[in-house]
Amino acid sequence: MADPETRLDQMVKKLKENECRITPQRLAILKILAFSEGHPSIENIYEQVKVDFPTTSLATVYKTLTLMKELKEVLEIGFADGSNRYDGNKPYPHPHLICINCRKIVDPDLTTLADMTQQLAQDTGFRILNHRLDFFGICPDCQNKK
Amino acid sequence: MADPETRLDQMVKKLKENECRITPQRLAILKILAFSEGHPSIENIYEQVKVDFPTTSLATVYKTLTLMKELKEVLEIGFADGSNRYDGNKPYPHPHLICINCRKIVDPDLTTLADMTQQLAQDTGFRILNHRLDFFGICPDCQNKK
DNA sequence: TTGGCTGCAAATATTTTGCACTGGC
DNA sequence: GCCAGTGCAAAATATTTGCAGCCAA
Repeated sequence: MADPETRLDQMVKKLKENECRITPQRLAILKILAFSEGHPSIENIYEQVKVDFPTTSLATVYKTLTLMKELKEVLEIGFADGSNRYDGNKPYPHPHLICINCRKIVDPDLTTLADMTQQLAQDTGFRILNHRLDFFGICPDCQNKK
Repeated sequence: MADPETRLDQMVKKLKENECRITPQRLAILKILAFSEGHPSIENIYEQVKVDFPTTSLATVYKTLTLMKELKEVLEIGFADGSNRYDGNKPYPHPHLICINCRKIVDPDLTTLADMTQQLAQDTGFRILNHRLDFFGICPDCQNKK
């Protein structure tokens, strides 16, 4: 993973390039995204922003994430049950390993995925633009806690 | 894919085994699931059921799908935007190839995925129980229609 | 200065639930 | 005949939107 400060600068730069304003709320949200190790939820981000800016509304968090998503600086890991998570560190498609017990999300290395994608495109004639790969299971920590 | 009639029998049998009633509405929904080539949406199923049973409510469709999901006879392909799809033919995790233009969903063969999963479990210590793999792109038909 | 951004509230969309009635077994 | 299942409507949930006021550029 890149240095969080560097990552933050990248995101701010992207905003400026697109003539978007750097408001205190936005900066706070970007900081949370850049510095968070895990993959925070909307509520999670909302709670964190309110520490520094107590009047911040949930709508602003939604709007900012939608914006960063459009600028391809945040990856949305959407779940049908509404428990979406956000990744500001690696804003491009990559596999996730998700613990169904503690909800931790890890980014594993899977070098064979690129080959698999190319092979699939060749076999089916699809032009593949994006993908989503999630593995669900129990992490080592939760296995031991039994 | 198995014969639709056989698949329907399997699903009915599973209901009986679990002491669930075979109502006309349920049977109609199961038929749609067993015979549909694609991966129908809730609304799609709802519209189809109403042809034979016009008074059927959307809630019943939801309840039936939830039940079949619990009995592991239907796979729910959940999307965060609420456009869920259902697969009654292959009710176990498998990759999907999704056209973002016409929303068609195809089931490709990816034999290497099983190896990948096992390798991942070995590398990370996770006990992997489930997975979800979607590729998004443009299908050959939609590429030609331009 | 000014128009994009915020924050509140209301609107929207989707799925779930309560409950009286119905009908499969 | 019993009680799971149905259908309606209301509730619960999650996200989006309208708009008046504010502030970053």
